[in-house]
Amino acid sequence: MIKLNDRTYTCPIDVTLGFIAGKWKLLILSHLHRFNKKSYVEIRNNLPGVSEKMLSQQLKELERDNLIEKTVLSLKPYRVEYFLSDEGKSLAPLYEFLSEWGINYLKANGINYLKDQQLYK
Amino acid sequence: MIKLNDRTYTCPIDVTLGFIAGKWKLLILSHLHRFNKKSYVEIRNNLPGVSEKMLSQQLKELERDNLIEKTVLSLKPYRVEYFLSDEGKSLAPLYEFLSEWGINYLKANGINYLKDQQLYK
DNA sequence: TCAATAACTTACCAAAAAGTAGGGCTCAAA
DNA sequence: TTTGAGCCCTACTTTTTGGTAAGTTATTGA
Repeated sequence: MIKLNDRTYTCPIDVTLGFIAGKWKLLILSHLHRFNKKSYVEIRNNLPGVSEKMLSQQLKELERDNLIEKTVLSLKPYRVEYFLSDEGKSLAPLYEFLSEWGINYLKANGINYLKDQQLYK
Repeated sequence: MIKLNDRTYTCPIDVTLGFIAGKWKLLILSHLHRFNKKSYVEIRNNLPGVSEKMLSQQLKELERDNLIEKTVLSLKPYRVEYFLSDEGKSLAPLYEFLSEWGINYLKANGINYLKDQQLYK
């Protein structure tokens, strides 16, 4: 068993999963991976069904875990821009793989999803 | 939005996650990836903290989703052997990546985890 | 001056996931 | 003949996660 920051893990995979578990996290991360910088509202518009609560909660956790960062563009009014940190970028192969595998699975089931089609609509 | 088997997905990543979400699934899969074939009890012994209920439930879902298969070695007494299906093997890069990333993270935090050390103890 | 937009919070509630604690069957070994 | 191992299943409860609905501050545009 591995102990780190008051938590216990059975193996390294468990450790990694601790960062990306959560219904919207990988969706947010891969979105930022694909589009680089995005405002709060832009992210929201690309996650159909996400609530304000969930979005800000998950963004907050991702920030806390250093997978994303934000630039405050202006304080009054408050405007921000989210983007992947180096740590978040280091998970890029994961975003790519999960996406590719999903596309292949869909193809095998008769759905042709183009990688760069307008997403999340 | 993507519709498949009565479910709705926002993107291919969402589709992939549908197969591997669950507290123990990736742990089971990566264990089988590493050790090839394993009995029920061997898997259980390598997932500290898993309950019988959770284990058989997740095994059942993984079977249903064609990520793992089992050979019935004998009926009386009932003995089985679980292993990755081709579909399950196609996720191998995922198991490897999640593990590597976790090991690196641990290393960056002062914990040296050897890839082949006796796991899950 | 009123509505709309952006970027959030908060309190409360529902649903989903996971844990607890048992039971059941078969066989082999003690 | 009792115990233990192996491979599960079920009812029930708890915990975790996610959803609803509303409110906040600030600014711009009609």
